[in-house]
Amino acid sequence: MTSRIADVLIPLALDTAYSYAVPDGLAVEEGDVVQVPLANREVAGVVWGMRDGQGGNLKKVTAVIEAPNLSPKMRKFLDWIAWYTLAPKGSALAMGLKIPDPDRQEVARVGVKLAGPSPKRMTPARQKVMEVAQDGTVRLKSELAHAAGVSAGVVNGLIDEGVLETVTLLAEPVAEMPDPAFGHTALSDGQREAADTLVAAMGEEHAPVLLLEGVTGSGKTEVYFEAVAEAMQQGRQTLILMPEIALTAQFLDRFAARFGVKPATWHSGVTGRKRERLYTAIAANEVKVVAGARSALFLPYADLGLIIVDEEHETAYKQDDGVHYHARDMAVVRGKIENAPVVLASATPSIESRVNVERGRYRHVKLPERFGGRSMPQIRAVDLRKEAIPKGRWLSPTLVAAVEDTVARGEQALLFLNRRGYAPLTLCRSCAHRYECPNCSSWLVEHRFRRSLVCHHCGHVERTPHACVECGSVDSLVPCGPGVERIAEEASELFPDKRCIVLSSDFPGGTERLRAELAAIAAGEFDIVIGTQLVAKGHNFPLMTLVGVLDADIGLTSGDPRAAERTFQMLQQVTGRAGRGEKPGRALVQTWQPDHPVIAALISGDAERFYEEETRVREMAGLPPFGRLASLVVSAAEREAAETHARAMALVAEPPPGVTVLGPAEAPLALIRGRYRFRLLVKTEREVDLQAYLRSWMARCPKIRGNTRVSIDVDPQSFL
DNA sequence: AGCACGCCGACT
DNA sequence: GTCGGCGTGCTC
Repeated sequence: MTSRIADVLIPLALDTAYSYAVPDGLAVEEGDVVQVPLANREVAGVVWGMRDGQGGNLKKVTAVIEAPNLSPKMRKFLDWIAWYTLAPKGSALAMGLKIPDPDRQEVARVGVKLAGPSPKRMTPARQKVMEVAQDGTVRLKSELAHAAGVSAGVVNGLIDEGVLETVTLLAEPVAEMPDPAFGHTALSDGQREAADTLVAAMGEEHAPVLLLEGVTGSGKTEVYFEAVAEAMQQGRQTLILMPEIALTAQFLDRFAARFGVKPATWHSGVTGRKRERLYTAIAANEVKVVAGARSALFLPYADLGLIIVDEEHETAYKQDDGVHYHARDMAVVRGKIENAPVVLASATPSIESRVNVERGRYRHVKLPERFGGRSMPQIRAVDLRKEAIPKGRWLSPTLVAAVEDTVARGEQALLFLNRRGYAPLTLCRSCAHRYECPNCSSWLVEHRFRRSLVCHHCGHVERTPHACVECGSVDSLVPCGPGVERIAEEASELFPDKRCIVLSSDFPGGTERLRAELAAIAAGEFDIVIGTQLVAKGHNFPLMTLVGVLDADIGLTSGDPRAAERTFQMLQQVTGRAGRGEKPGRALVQTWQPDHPVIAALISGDAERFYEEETRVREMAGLPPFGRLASLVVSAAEREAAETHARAMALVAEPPPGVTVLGPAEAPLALIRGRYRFRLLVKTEREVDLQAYLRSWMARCPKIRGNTRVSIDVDPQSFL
């Protein structure tokens, strides 16, 4: 006897869907979320396929869960991701499936309003509440208490006495409907033309990918907002992807200025009931625009009509644990599957996107100038071979004079050094002991504010010792080299009456305080900002007219094949912070190698030439974009680290046909969250077969298979 | 992700 | 002896 069988994919690290018999009378369709027995428990999964067959010895589907059905397009997308990243299908599903928690209580929103009678006993606190409530409108309990400046207890007391009455409120809408016609911003001719190109792309039969390139301050956001408006007019949904850090109040305000309301936002901080409601509302096409971090790519959009990837070159789009993926590239794939145009926006596009433009896969839309006639900052090198800096100082006389000048005019200066902490290396003066990380043999960085030594590689932290741990000498530790904290010390010595602030990712007080301080900087409450990468992105400081780069050469000598590109992008972004307000900006770049291609391109502003040359250099080195590159990340428990490492190295020595291992020959081990990791770079000749090659390769070494994770690092070729 | 199973060292 | 630590493997 045949029966209906459902192949159910369970959101665990399982690569195949499991088969369950469908009981008579239970309506089950492909894409449905169902509850099934697994081992000795019940789990949720998604019906990946339906078929007829002998289901007698199979376990049965328990129930259909009330959750949005996963569309065929969504399932195809998740299948593709699993194949492409070599991750188990179930792991891919886990990224795109949110099961409503049946235990979660709907939090009733209780409103209160004035009922009539005056309180029997009047107190000052009650008086304040009465004054606020006088207008008779309904307010949330907490809002009323807050507006009156009293605690909730006072309001509760008045409710008990019958002075205030409670009203049950409808749930707050998850997101408000943006209005495409709300506020038209005046666009420049260049912006208008670019916006028209994007809008025209929305009507094409085969949705294209467009690279929107425009210097910092050229108004890219306003340009792609026009495409967002078009999608809304067509009744379709838009996803705006951004690096987590860029989901700022500033961006949301700009969106609100154009569309009347803020967009729905999705990131790791959106949790609980809010997350569930947003998820279902997106699946029901009730939310038209989502601005989100990379995880927003896996939401079940009912009718996705446009994807924007803001700051497409950002490395934050790479997910480096679990399923390894690059959200920008996956966005291109999702756009292809949904037939939605994808706009990649950046002031400094990645090499792979440039190559895709060159090869005709992506279209190039360029915004040549800054908006409102503002000019790009003037950039000058300070040649450290010619200009002496006093011992123990890091700011050159030229830069010091420029800062002095700038702050004297009431403008702001940014001192950029991409190195957290006080000093990158600590030595003992007596015995020359170097403080190294016990786990991964990198130097421990002194953090003076926190009074500790920190490993920036694995996160190991120890108290800064008073006496040398090696020879016992007291007060013998010498900090070597500068970090931002040390620069802050120097700045406050040089400019004692100026207000300085240090910004780095280990900013005390977390994101909340960081946001507040960024706003304070924009409002002019500081004169000198000392910061790492963090300040290079996303924030607009209208009063900032000088950017000093303290050591432009950091990163240029590392072994990373993308070091030059990354450094160039970072320096271009950070120098672009200058002169975004009324007054023109300038940048001074301290360097030991003013003739290095990265520095020369930065000074001359000739990005095109730099990228051409960089592409050629890579081609000669056999690196992408002209091959397919994968980065094998292998992780193992401590006990097996040595053996796993040895086996992986044996694989490296004997790659299958078509695969080239670029190295390193001896991959260094790093301890991250209790597991040893190392990375290998692998390239294949052919365009499509990388996954097949790697799977067969790993299969030859079963011992490390379970511990091996493979991420595809760069791939400019295979999507279209 | 859970959970069982099996292998090792330290105890009521 | 056996309790419990973790590392490994399985779940239709």
